[in-house]
Amino acid sequence: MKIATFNINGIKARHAALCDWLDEAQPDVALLQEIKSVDENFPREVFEERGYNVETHGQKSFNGVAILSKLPLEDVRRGLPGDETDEQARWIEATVVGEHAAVRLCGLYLPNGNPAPGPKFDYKLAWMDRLKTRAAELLAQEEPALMAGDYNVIPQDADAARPEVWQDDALARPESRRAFREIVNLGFTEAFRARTLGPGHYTFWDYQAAAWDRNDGIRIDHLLLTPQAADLLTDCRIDKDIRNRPKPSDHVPIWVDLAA
DNA sequence: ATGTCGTAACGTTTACGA
Repeated sequence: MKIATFNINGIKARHAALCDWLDEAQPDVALLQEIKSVDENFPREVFEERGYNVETHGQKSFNGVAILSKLPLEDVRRGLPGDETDEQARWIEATVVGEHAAVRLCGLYLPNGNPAPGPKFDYKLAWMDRLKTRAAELLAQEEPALMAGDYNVIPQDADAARPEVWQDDALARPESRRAFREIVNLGFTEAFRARTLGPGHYTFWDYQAAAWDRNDGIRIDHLLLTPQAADLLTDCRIDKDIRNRPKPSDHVPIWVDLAA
């Protein structure tokens, strides 16, 4: 079961490029972030034509997450628990039943948090605290599950081409890295690092200052697996090449293959 | 040159978020 996560930076501007990638990568599941669309305006038909079931959790202009799945999506839940006043659309989960195992899928768009310090950084850390609570619940189920998406966290200096410029940024500050580590250390496997070590692997290149041409990237899109999901892991890769295409997102997809 | 995008709106340009 091939499960991808992809921050598409706006479905309205990206649906053609997204379809091209879906057609060739053929993921069974695609967890999307930054659809920047309300549910009613999401072009679900173009994905349904390709055999995908579609569940969205959108809002106007900003944020928004979605799940595309060739298998039926069961028990869909929208919104990260823990704060009834939070109106930002950043979390969606659902279950798919594979041939060998059922997998709980959680798609997330973690707050950017800049400028830091400040209220946006406080919101990021509070959101990560709620994420930790949900993460612990998932682990307690002792079943295959994953939390995947744009974490807006550079876990280590090796995950940035120029770590020194990110030192005081909300994506790399010690508080963000610590909160990320605390979640992983509850018992998750970070899928990419389970298979690939060393520097030079990125999922995001800023549109500005020719970052892509200079390979000035950062690794901020992650898939965290419960032990029962990690036992099924057979592959994890970054589809870097599509950043070269016309009208690319500033992120590229990263995916796992699970024997589920 | 605070360098690029995507989105929305009191829109042919500006503001915001990233």
